[in-house]
Amino acid sequence: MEKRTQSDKEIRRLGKRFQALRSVLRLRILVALSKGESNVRDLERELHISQPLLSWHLVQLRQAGFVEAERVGREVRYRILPVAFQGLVSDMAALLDFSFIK
Amino acid sequence: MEKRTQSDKEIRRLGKRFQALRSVLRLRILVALSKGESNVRDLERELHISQPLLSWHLVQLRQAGFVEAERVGREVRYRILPVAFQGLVSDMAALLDFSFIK
DNA sequence: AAGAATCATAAACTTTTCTTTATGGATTTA
DNA sequence: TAAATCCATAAAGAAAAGTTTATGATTCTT
Repeated sequence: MEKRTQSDKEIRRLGKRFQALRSVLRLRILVALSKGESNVRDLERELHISQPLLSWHLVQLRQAGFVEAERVGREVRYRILPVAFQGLVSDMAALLDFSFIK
Repeated sequence: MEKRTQSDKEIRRLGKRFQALRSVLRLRILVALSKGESNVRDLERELHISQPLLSWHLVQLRQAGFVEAERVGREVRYRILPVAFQGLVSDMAALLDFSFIK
C-alpha cells in the first residue's frame, strides 16, 4: 500500500518551495533581485538586514531553487531564476488539477 | 519615509498565503478537496489525521482564503476556492514583475 | 605579507508553528 | 431528553524556523 509514494514526493517538494516563499524578508530579497542581480553587500545595504541573516535567507532561497549564486572575485552575485516560479505554478496547478493556469 | 507601506502590505499578505501552502498535511487536504467538497469526518478518514489537528489545519487554509466552509446540519462542508490560487499567482507575478504568467 | 572587504557557517537563543490531549457546543437521532 | 455524531477551541508540550553573535575562509589591495 501507500500508493501515495509518487504524489507524496511531489507534495513534499512543493511544500519546501512554498516554505521558502513564506518569509517577508525572503520576499523582499526576491523583489530586490527582480530588479537585477546583486551581491550580498548591496542587498544588505538596500534591505537593512545583517549580513549573516541575509546569507541564511539566501541559502533558503537557493536550496529551493529560486535564486542562483555565482562567485565573482570576492563577491557573490545572486540572481533570480524565473523558470523556478514557472515550475512552481505549473506543479501546483497539476497537483490540484487546475486548468486556468498555463 | 518608509515609502514601502503599500508594497510591504502586499508582501505580508503574500507571505501569509505561502505560509498556508507550506505544510504537507495542508497540501494533502487541498488535494483531497480538489476532487470535490468534503466534510471534516470524511477528510479525517481519508487522510488519517486526528480531528482536532485537521480542524486546525483547515482554519489555516480558511484564513488564507484557499477554502471556504459551510455548515450543513451537523456537518461542515469544506470546498476549495480556485480563484484564490489564481489571485496568489497573479499577485506574485505582479510583485516580481513576471510576465510569463496570466 | 598584512590588512581590508566580502561571505559563509556554527552555536546559542528566541519565536513561531505544529501536535496532542482534553473539553464543550451544536445538531441530529433514538 | 438522553445519547450520539460532528466539529471547534483551549491549553500544554514538542518541533521547526528565524535571529543574533562570534568566528573563519577567500579574495583583493597596498
